[in-house]
Amino acid sequence: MSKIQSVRGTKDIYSSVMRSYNHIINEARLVAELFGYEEASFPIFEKAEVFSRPLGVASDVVSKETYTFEDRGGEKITLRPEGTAGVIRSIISEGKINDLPLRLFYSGPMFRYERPQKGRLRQFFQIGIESIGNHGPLEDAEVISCGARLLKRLGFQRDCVLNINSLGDAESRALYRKSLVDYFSKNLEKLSKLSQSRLSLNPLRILDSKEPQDEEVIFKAPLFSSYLNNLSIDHFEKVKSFLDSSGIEYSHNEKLVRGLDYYSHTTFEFITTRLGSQGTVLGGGRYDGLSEMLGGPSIPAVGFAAGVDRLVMLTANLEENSTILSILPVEEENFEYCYNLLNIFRENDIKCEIFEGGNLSKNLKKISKKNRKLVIIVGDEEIQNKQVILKDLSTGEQIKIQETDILEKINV
RNA sequence: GCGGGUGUAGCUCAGUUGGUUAGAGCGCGAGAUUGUGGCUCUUGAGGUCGCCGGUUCAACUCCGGUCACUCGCCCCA
Repeated sequence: MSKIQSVRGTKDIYSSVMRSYNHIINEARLVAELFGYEEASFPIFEKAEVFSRPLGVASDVVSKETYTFEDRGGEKITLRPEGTAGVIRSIISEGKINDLPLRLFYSGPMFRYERPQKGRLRQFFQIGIESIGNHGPLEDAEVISCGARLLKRLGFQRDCVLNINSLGDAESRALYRKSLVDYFSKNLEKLSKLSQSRLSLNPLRILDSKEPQDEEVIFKAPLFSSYLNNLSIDHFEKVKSFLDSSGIEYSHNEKLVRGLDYYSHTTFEFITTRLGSQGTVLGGGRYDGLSEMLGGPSIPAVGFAAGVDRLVMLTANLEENSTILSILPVEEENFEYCYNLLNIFRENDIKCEIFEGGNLSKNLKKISKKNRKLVIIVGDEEIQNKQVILKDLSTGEQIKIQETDILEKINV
């Protein structure tokens, strides 16, 4: 009988790591608000079709990475592998199309049945923003600069580089796709096995191949930029000029393509080298085609998602001194007095805790291990003199304060 | 789903060519300290050596399988 353990690819989060998660989510919320986003929350599971329709049944995400099951009513349910499809489903089913444009921020767990790796879990946390209802290039740039602002605020701007690309509109993409398929078909035998199989499924992905064998063929492949129509070129140029005037550095990476069909125009990724092969820390793009794939009207939208777990790995753990005030009776008989004190503190919004049992020495030891900073000690002598001892564990200093002065002397 | 590495105490790790009672440091408990944590000293608890099977007189050690972690591939956050 082995010890019970957590499900593969999930993890438990405590104390300082938990603080890092909260810190990142809180900063993200703040930055999103700075850009006019409102927080919203969406179900972590949806009807399976919400993901299978837009992502395509053949896509990796749906065909092998999805947690799908039938519930007791026979409904096919999928645990969300990403946030965007659910948000658009909500816009359609809640009738929010009448309230557009909307800028929404959300955070929460996502689920993907993948082989776990550093920075890749089966349950992982994302924060994301979706700007829905704006078709102009300004919004693409706004979303990117929101991401840049967040990374800067978290102190990662030196660790991350921004890659951007344009996939053009549907017309440009169809044209390019055709020429790419033609080109790769002619050079089929030079391609790696992997890329050969990608040719029919997702030819754009070949550009992103890491097989050394493909390098030469890819190098000579037709460039997306020469197939963009005027509309698409104009859109992309404007995005870049907005980024320029916001002082955001980027490199145009023509090989940056997305696996999913509903993307159009701008795609981008902030990548770090500090996390090995799972280096994408924040990524997104425009997905004008998604709503129609879900049976809704045509709605333009842009957004990004960032992996909180990956951001946490870039963060030094936040070791804070606890602001919780500990109250310790010296003897059992002093407990009642301390308990009254505790209730008074809580009435006054002072975070506090009390210990019963054990001796003073042991309780002090436990408290100091938890990084508590302040402790109140009360024994017979103090009660007699209408005083309490206030001890600062970080300096070891302690003072006596009068019962009547306690509330004003304590600022936690 | 595919390839490489790893798995010994709560944590980090030793453990000889297979040889009988499996170790260390840190952490944890008790005490030195019957009104004061951190430092020090004494002392104690804690392991079916990831799990299952095989080889052997004998397996933590060798072999096979399996599970988990990890590094790549795929894909993405």
